[in-house]
Amino acid sequence: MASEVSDWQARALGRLRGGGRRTGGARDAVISVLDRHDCAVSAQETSELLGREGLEVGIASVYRALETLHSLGLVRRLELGDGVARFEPALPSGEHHHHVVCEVCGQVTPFHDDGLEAAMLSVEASLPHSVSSHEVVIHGTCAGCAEPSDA
Amino acid sequence: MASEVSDWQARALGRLRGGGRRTGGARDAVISVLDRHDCAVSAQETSELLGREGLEVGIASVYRALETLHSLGLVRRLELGDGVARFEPALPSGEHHHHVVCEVCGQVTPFHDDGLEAAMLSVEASLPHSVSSHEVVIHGTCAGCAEPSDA
DNA sequence: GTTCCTGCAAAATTTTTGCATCAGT
DNA sequence: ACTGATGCAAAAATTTTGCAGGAAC
Repeated sequence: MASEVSDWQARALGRLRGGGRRTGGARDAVISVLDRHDCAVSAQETSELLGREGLEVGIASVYRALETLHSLGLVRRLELGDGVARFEPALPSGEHHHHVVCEVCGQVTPFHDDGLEAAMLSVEASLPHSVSSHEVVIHGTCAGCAEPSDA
Repeated sequence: MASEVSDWQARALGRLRGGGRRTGGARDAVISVLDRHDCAVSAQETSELLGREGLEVGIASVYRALETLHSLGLVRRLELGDGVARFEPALPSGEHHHHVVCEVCGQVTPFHDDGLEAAMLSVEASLPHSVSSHEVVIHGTCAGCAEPSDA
């Protein structure tokens, strides 16, 4: 009873092998991190997280792994407004979420809304483009940061 | 019969003066560029555009002007996926648009959809956040790039 | 053994900051 | 004059690339 997420990891590895690519340490390690943090992880964070578990992976390899995964459609690439690219697994079902970013503490919160997705589909159908993906970012202040700071 | 856009320029200058700020050459020049290109202009592009019209403005001043305008809520700051921050006037009415980016040629096309905005409002109301803005980016291939390249 | 992957270091970009100088009020 | 704005240059941060060595197949 593998969860959809670990399915993702298996699928990613399979797609790599199928493409004649090798699945060395660094690439597997990056996949593993994305698998565990399915929401908006940056390259630097990935490298840092791996370092914490003793897996020192060169930052260049992290960027290359993420680029490869993205070119294969295995990860989504996002920019949430702070000049850093973030990545998260792209599920084969197409299921995905969007993000709310707190302008005060930087906290990133995922959300999903069927009505929003329906509206997006409608808009996308009206465009002359062939649409491959979309992303929505909401900026605001999270509940914690909005509280009066009269501690 | 000023258009809403030139209204923006006047308002921006007014807000700066009102805030005890001075409206020197660089800042005015940046406002002027945003006023004319009301859709997604980067700092580098702004500097380049000004250079073409003989107004050499230091890139640092462009960044500082954009930061100031953003902190005053006079411009929207966007990241469309290529690692570059782009800016556009924020109209007092709150009226705004979103963007479609062609993954082949990089072309940025603005769009607006009332249904989408309604769906966004609905989502935003359901969040525990105090929402200040949102942005939607659609990635795909534009009509021109999708055509068979059998010239 | 061949080919691809990895890591280090250097480079390229974008953005920020320090500081002396200049301009607006 | 005073204070903030500007420009240059240096720094910081993120991302890309070159190249030699190592690992997977």
